[in-house]
Amino acid sequence: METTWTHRLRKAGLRVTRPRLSVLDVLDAHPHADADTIVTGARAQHPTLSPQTVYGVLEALVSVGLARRIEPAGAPALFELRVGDNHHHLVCRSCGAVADVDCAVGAAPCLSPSDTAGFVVDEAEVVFWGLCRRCQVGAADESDTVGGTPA
Amino acid sequence: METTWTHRLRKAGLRVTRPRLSVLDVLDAHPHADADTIVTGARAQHPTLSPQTVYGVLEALVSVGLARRIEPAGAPALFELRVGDNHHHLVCRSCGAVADVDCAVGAAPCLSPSDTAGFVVDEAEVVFWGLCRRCQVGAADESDTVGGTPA
DNA sequence: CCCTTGATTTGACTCGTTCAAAACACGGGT
DNA sequence: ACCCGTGTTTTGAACGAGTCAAATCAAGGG
Repeated sequence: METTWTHRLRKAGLRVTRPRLSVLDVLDAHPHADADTIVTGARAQHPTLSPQTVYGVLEALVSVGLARRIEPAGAPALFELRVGDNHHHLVCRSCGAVADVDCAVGAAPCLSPSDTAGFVVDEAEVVFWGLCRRCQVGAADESDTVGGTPA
Repeated sequence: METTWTHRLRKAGLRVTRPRLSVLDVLDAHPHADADTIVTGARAQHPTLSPQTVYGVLEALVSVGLARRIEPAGAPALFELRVGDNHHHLVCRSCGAVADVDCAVGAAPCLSPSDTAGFVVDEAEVVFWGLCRRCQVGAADESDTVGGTPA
């Protein structure tokens, strides 16, 4: 496993370091993790890891295309390793859980606006908002219980 | 004009106050304004207006459905008065300019994911990313000039 | 094994936004 | 027209997520 990451990092022109391997491992286990989750998780392998380092690692991974950053409105940014395919997300309004959705059309942008207003569009980002299975139960009386652990 | 806002506010069960009318006027002139733009603009009519008050007004307007909040990734939240129709947005990666896009299908959610993963979806949010007309010129050499005035 | 350069660390700091308590004023009732 | 209750505004502090900068450290090519 780590060998794979090592190869991918080097192929991307990045040095292979412990923080990077740790972050990649966490991302592998948590497909939609926020920075805090990654810091906590990566400290299992690298206890002295600082949040700033994680931000640095994530920025490096995103900039070379090994990771993708998604920013659902009103929540901290999430990172995922599934890149290259043009897929979208289902986000739970209640607990923030995220699930992947394959895009009908493979390439980005998968949709075209009816009127581009002079813009040159390179990506269509789609977010489906709703309630995940767990939050549908008792969503009526509990009004909102935002803040659960995004898995 | 103000009479219209007065009626709409009252119909929504909100009291008619100067901060609210000022914010509505700014929103009318700047269809996609962020909180800061609104504070600055509203101070033309109400010089002592504080940012916190504007946040309060915006929250009130959004909660009764008179305004809508949009949060493009990596930028402060924007507010618009165009509500009720299910429309989407074009966002310029360079200057942050936003333009409305009519949705092909009128009602929300206008799209359905291929696999809902158990989610009950109530809205499909679509953001088209690209370059606005102004930023297309010289976008090659200037790399990025983010931070312009979103109109 | 050394050296260069990129990566990590440490710490301070910014921005956008939210929270809380006190002062205020909209507008329904009389 | 006035008063009063409750919704609003105000003031001020605080928060979380993320960024910036300088110094230290280590990956890995030579």
